[in-house]
Amino acid sequence: MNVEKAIKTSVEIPLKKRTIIHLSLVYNKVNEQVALTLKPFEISVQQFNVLRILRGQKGKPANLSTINERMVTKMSNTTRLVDKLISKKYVNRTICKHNRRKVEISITGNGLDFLNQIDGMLFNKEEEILRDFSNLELIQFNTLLDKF
Amino acid sequence: MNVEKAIKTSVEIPLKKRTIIHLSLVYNKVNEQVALTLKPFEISVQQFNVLRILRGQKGKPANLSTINERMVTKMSNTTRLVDKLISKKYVNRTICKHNRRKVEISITGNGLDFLNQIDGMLFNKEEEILRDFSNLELIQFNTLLDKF
DNA sequence: TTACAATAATTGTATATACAAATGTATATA
DNA sequence: TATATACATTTGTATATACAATTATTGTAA
Repeated sequence: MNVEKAIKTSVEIPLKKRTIIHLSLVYNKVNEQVALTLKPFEISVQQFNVLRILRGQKGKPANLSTINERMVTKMSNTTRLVDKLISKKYVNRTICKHNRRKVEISITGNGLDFLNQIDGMLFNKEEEILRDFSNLELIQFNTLLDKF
Repeated sequence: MNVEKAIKTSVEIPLKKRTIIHLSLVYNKVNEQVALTLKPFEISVQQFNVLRILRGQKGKPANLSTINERMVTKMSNTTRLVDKLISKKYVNRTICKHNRRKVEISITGNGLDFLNQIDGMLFNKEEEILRDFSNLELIQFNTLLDKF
């Protein structure tokens, strides 16, 4: 993913500006590939991430605010995201009986099966996206990302 | 930007999956900061990028398809993005007289002044975003991004 | 115990984006 | 010169997202 080629420019971009643009280009490319992998399953990356969070709860239901905290891309409207997942029968929503302001969201058996179906495809896609990285390079890359 | 802290998990994430998540987290953080910098100017990152592309044309107008090619985040609807910029008087749109299918979009003096106003603020923000990187690390990071 | 503030989620609304279909123009071919 | 095909952009429509306002509930201090 060469910056100058990607945005078709011949002018020299200052290193810091170039870095920000480079990051955006790479993210967009990766995100597009992930989204395309999920597309046949008719689910968005956001919805998929919520399902993964709920699976991580190991049966324990999660509040909306908990989901929000754990989301990779924070969204301003998790309610409607959960609505979508409910209509697909992947999650349940009930009112928390200890604090009726809260809701408890949990993944259904249906939702778990669905995730299991996707796991393999996504694993392969992630391997493909990162095929040119050695293990050491991945560690280096993560170390540099920590600096943000 | 620590992954586990950011998504509040204690479970170990496989390195490749962690890398993809890490990239997304960092991009979202950077994008949010850039968007916040542009917000007082009432312009989106996308609109700003189109203006920058047009400035790069050095007076020569650009077609819609040229803009699309050079955009960092490809959009499915550049027409409406340009509509916004026209209504703000930052760009002009005329029909290309050699090929009437094409349109020619150019930045106005108004648009150039506006960009100049933003440049400094954005420069400072980019410096801030990357303050923990040495020059060598920036080069390393860009080299790793090239592997995607 | 009442009044007020804080919390958790939902709803309304405006805007943004994705995707497909449509429009208008130019080019190629029979 | 008709007709088909390709090209460049625009429009329609459904969905997604951002942000503010609202609703409902709980905690707390007077």
